[in-house]
Amino acid sequence: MNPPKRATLKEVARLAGVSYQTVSKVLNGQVQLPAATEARIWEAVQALNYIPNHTARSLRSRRSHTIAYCWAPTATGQANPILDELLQSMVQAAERQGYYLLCFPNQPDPQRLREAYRELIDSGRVDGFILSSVEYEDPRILYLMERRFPFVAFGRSNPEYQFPSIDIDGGLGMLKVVRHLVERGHRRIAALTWPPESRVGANRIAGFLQGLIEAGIPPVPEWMERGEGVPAFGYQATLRLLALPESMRPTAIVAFNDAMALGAVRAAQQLGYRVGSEIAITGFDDTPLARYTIPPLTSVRQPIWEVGERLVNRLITLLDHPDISSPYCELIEPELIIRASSTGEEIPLDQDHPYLYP
Amino acid sequence: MNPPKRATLKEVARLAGVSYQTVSKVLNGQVQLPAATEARIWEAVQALNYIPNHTARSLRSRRSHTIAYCWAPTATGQANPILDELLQSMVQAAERQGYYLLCFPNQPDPQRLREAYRELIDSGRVDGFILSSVEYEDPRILYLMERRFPFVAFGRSNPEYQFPSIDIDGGLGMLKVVRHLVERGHRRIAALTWPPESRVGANRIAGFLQGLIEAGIPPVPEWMERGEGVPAFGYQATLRLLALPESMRPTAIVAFNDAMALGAVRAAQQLGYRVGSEIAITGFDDTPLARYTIPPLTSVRQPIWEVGERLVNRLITLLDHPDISSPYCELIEPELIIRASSTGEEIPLDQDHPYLYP
DNA sequence: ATACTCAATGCGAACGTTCGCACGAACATT
DNA sequence: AATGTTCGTGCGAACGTTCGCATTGAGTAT
Repeated sequence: MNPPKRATLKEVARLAGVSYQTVSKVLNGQVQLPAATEARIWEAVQALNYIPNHTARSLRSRRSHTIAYCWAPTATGQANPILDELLQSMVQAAERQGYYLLCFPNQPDPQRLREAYRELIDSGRVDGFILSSVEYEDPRILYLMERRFPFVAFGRSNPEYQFPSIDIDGGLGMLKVVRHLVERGHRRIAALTWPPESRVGANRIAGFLQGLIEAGIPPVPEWMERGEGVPAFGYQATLRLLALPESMRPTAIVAFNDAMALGAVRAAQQLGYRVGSEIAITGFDDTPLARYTIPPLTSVRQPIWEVGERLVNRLITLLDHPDISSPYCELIEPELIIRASSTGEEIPLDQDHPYLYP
Repeated sequence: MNPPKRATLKEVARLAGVSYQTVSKVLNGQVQLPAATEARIWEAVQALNYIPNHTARSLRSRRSHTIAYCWAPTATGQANPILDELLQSMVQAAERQGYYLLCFPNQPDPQRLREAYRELIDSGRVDGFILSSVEYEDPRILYLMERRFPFVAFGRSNPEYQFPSIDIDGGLGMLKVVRHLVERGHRRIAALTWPPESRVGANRIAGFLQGLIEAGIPPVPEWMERGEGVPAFGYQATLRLLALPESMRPTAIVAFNDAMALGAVRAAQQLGYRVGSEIAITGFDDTPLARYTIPPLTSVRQPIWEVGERLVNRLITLLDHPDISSPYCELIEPELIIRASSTGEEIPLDQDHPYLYP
């Protein structure tokens, strides 16, 4: 159709010989009409190629069918391995229910951040929010709770805050890693982790310690290296760990993400270790590249696709039933992907753990 | 404010003692009022914390101030190094001009794809589109041109299509790579590239060949390996290349992305080559991890941040001036990042090429 | 027959803006 | 003094829906 004129309800109604309000009701399934009438209406809709005007619809119904999402940008020079998958799964899940995702920019300044959220809410542009990279004392959570505006978070925050969230059980992931290493005979296990402010880090550390305790291994403070989650830190920390006197030297290094693990691998190799057999190194995230590194990296895969779907579905449920409150955290179990960096046993590339999601 | 009641134009107007239409005009800068009146209006706006209702605004003005964007999902198991940066830069650039980005799901089926675009357009939800991963005969381009609906593409398509686009000059990137290798004395240069259908591949191949011609090196068909852009292909192809008889064996391998380059590095190392000194291997994309691989990878960095900003700004210009047609392709020059994989000369990590963008 | 329900449709009024024009007053121009 | 011109403001209408009730006519129980 070249003419930019779009059909409206009224034109459909005229063609079908009913009032336009009736057409509206039929399209929204709010009324049951005799088959003949309804058929006429649908024919008219087809004939005119009618598509409801979304703006008018949301003006009147006060529902924008739009979900706001914003994520912290990855520090330059770092890859965000889960962003694409999370975004795709959310966008798809949303579309299946007639929603779209609206992206807005991250705002480091707390003052402006509030303003950004306020504007999005009060302009009526969105029905709810999805938050990611949630931390302690998260101002976004406080603001949305104060405004009683619907949202679902990816990640937990302070335990005393009550809000709907989905999270990956990072502690369980670490526990699986430690169990795996213990099973292979390791007793001196070091960790490359984040500073204690990090909420994600705290959960993972808890799981890590639980794993040690299960195995009756007392934690050693010298074996907890804390820093930024980049290869350079993993590299430096590993040089330090492997410079300890022989009796105090760890035989396994558990990195809290793949980037640190890669740095650790580099350091160990540089010092002449055969990674996998002489020292075990593990990561976390199962970055797509993890299977291709040398040696391939044992890591923990997060079911991101599922997280995205659940976030969206939970939010939409919340929007449809504002009365039902469900301020609990759904935990999802991650998967341990064992490769040569912790075992020394190489698996052929084409037999590496396949990805299950589309 | 606990009561979900938001202030409207009328309430602001009552407080300021003018008609609500006047307030509207002031807010939109469509009229110049005496300072006193205008001040009263702004005070009222402040006092009531007024934020215009976006839906009502776009219903009347027929402008949604929303840009639709959709991207091809990364094949599972592959990282999309540029997604985060592109998205962030577009979202930020859009917000600066009062626009937001609406994400919608990729649709492989061409029938449904048309339908998805049609619905987005005819429901009045968006003002324009940004396309990425553009290919030859791209159905999205054809449809949007047919509908005369505003869009800007990241990437070129058939030369006979006339539409506004931004692209990175991949050919120039390859040319820089080849010049660099030739300068270092290489004459036998192989390429790991995509199948000929790939539009991006074609541009890069052109640059690659131009580089050879410049140096007076005749292209050798056996040195062009075509396959999927994953490490596994780079690995296999490199095994083949290095199994050629000595006189026919390349001394440099130019991979058309970093993933293939990593596979190539692995293969070469496995065959006992010292990558960098005995064989040069280069990538393309400058994946964040490229500086951390062993050896660090020479690659071509794409100015993605700039691309995102230009895409958005160009589209908004188009929306504001529908009369001015500008169906040309803006080319942006990529940057060659030289590291040890092509020179054998390691640079310290902290002196590696910094990222310039926020 | 009368009142009573129910299904099928219609109608007027919002929703909160922007648009286009009109109006009155002040001021400059003939 | 009559006539334009500009400025500041107001007014009614429209944008395309959904909402809530009102209305009609047919069927059913009293």
